[in-house]
Amino acid sequence: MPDDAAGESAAPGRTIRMRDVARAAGVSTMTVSRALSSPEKVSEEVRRRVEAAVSAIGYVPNRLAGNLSSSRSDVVGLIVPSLENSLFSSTIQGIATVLRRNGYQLMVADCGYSQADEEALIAAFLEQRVAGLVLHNTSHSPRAREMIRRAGVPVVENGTLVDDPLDMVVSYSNEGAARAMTLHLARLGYRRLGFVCLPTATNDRSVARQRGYRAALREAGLPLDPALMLEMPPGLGAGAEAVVRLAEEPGRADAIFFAGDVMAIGALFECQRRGWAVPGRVGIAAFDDFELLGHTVPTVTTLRLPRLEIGRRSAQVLLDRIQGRSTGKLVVDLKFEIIHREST
Amino acid sequence: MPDDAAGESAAPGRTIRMRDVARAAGVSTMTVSRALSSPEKVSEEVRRRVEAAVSAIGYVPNRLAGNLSSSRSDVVGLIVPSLENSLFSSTIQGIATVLRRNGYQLMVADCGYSQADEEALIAAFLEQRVAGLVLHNTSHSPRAREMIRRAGVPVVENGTLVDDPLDMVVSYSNEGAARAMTLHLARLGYRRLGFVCLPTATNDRSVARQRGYRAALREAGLPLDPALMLEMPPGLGAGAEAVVRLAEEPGRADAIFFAGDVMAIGALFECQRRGWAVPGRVGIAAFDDFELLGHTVPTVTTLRLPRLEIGRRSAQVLLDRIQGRSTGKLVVDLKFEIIHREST
DNA sequence: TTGTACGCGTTATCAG
DNA sequence: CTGATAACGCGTACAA
Repeated sequence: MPDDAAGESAAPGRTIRMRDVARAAGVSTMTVSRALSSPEKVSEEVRRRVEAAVSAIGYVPNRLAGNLSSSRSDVVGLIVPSLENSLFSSTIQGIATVLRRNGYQLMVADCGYSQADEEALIAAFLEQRVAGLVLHNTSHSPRAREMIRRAGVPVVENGTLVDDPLDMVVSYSNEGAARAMTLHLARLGYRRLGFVCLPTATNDRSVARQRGYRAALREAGLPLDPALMLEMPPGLGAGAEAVVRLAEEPGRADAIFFAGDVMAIGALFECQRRGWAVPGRVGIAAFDDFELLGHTVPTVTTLRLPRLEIGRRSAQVLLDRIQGRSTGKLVVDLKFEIIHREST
Repeated sequence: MPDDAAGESAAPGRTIRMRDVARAAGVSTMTVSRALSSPEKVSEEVRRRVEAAVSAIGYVPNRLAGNLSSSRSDVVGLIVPSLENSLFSSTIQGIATVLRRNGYQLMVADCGYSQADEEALIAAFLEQRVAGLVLHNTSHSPRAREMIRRAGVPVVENGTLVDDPLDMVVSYSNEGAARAMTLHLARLGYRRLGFVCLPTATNDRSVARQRGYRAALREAGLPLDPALMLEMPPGLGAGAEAVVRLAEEPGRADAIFFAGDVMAIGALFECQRRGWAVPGRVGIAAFDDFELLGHTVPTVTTLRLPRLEIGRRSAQVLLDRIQGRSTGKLVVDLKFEIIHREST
């Protein structure tokens, strides 16, 4: 077969189908299909002819057709509250990497902390016939739960460990982490522990963290002072405002645990600006393992959370189910770790 | 038609097809199809019957089948160098939002700054028959270019303004931005301007920024001192190292322009650690508009880049092409802006 | 090892 | 406005 097609310049006009490859290789489409998806079931000779034909005519398989025909799917859907929040980035990265290594693709969307939007997105993904779903949120509208149940798709939730998971869960304990950090601060001798978190109304994680803080105070025998607790919107500015509100008057908080987003960083900068010694005047602890927190002056005590690993494991357990290597509900509790640094 | 199906709890067993809806509504599948995708072409009466049937039996359309049948696609593919880098997050957000508002879904992948990986991902996306592609990188393997050309899919590149775009470009001028900032520093009276960027070998943007720096020095009549130029890997640590190498001995750089990633922040923290006054001992300028840079002490001079807008516009021009509202190559040059702050 | 017949679930086309 | 019929491009199931 003369093959000057290497650098060929066919017009983007007509779609090339499997039958074109079949014709060029002198076999049936079925043989082409096999040569491409299970080369071992085809003779050496034929395999080479098919490969040659494929690259000669520049054939690109149509997975839509393949998936429709086999009633399978090689796409997984992911819904996070926000694509802009860098905290979710490592999880996304972990998921994408593991999926791709296994020949799956990832579809992403953000639901902006809204259950209604999440429901719409779940519907959209089910219409795409995703093989599985990863949801960051752990509370869902009844209709969403119902759609998922009826579709029978495997689901992984990974925002926090939940009591009644839809299906599988891969996460860490937000409550446990908040409790551990609070106890850590108490053990360091702080007595008036401020606590700042994101709005609990729309955020399961915040609720759990607040619960952990409260539990730790009880265990440590410290009083719960509502004046020391704040809910703030995300952002650096909120952190700055919070530290002022909680630590301006002498005799208020002697340390503040910022249980969300980048608030601790905003607070630290505000202290620098005002010349407040950290931890001299007020100790600061954060919740997330931004690389940044290890470089600031002073470096900031925080929790190391398994964000990347959550992504990887989520993808893995999902694939295990999709490919039939596992069944039934599953809860994977990944570890967190306290990183003690200069700010406390 | 008796309809007690509202809260029904069918087993996730059998797939519900359009014909099931058709039967329940007493019409043909074609009418169901029309009632769902162009309701105006169907009688009021029939439309309601179909809608009722759909929600009664819990029908979820199969887009794979629809796309296959109509030879269309409602999925767009996006390839970024890294999903973990928060700089890309706003762009992703912008793309996703505009796409979703128009009924399209987004598939994402990261190619880790490798052309070979990008090529593989492009192939994978073409197999999924994406309706369009958004690529952050602007240099591609010959095979990648060829595949794209033959597939005839619309493509938007958005890493930097390119000379010979594959198709459409939505970006800002990395060269122009670097030039503008360098001139800005010269105008402020700095004379020994250090320049730090990411490795130029694998990064188009870095090359362009370096070009801008050089051009600005010429224009300002300042000598180009190779000892003041550094290429560093991404990260806070690299910034810290760079500032020490360029500004430790008195008489070296009097200001440093960090043209990439978070290096400027790492440098600033290192200065704090060493007690170096910024800008007293050394001025610092950054390239990206991390919110953080407006909150540090001192706040950091930087460029405001239209990351979110790049995402939105990329999606828009792509949709315009996909839906036939435009043809031909297109270059959209979005503006950047210098934010002068305390660090210079 | 290879091929044939049929179906995957939808939409385009054209007739009524 | 509605319906019958034929694709869309491929994989499953079986037969050769």
